[in-house]
Amino acid sequence: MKIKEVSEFTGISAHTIRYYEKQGVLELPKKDSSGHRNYSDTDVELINWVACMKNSGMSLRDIKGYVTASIEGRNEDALVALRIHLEKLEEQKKNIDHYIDVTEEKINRLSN
Amino acid sequence: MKIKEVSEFTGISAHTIRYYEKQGVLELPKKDSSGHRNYSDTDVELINWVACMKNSGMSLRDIKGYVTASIEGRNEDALVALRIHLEKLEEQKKNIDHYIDVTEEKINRLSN
DNA sequence: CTTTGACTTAGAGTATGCTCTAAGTTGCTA
DNA sequence: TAGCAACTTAGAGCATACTCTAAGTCAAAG
Repeated sequence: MKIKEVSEFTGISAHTIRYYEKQGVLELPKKDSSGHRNYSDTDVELINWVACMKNSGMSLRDIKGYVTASIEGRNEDALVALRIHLEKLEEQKKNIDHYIDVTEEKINRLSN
Repeated sequence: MKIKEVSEFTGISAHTIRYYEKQGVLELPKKDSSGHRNYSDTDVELINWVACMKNSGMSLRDIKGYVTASIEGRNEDALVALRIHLEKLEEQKKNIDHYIDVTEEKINRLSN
């Protein structure tokens, strides 16, 4: 896949994919004969998962940690990164539930 | 209350409170004889609610919209801002639930 | 009366995460 | 083979939300 196709498939712009590669969040894929990026299915799968982590609020720093651990075969480290993120998500959920309550209360108070 | 007390009470730094005032998110409070900010109980209550909205992910732009409507007595507009925010919170909650599922799945797949 | 510390302002600097530009190369299509 | 779209790079610019600095004022404590 070329970068534009990956961009369409994953919802991350080509600019942003290159930016992630520059930041070390993603590895540079193989290049074709004319020097253009050529992404394998495995590459695309990883980028898709990166998109998911990004959308769920994981910082690029943490995503980079996860990706690097994955690539280097440090599965336990990759798992730890995911578990930490899961905890953060659950914390976020608790907070949001709280803020929903508080906001509803405020709305009710103002409605009367 | 002086700015430092407000800062301690609301958890927003004095720097940030001044920044909010500069940005028009908050109104400048009355100043005492030596030109120092002097916050009334009503001011502090509002700043506390701003802190709550900020922590729940509302943008400064939207908080400003809410605060301005409140101050100008446009109660219906203030309510609309809160209702929109509530919808966003509920959307966020849905997303987070989804990402919790996906992340748990990924963890389980990697654990085997 | 001087020192200490909190206050004031304008404005610069930082962190995160993009987003775009410029200048140039390459590859398909008519 | 000319033209156009997509690719390449380095690097600049932008949005959000702070966070800090410099230079100065002011008031209470020792």
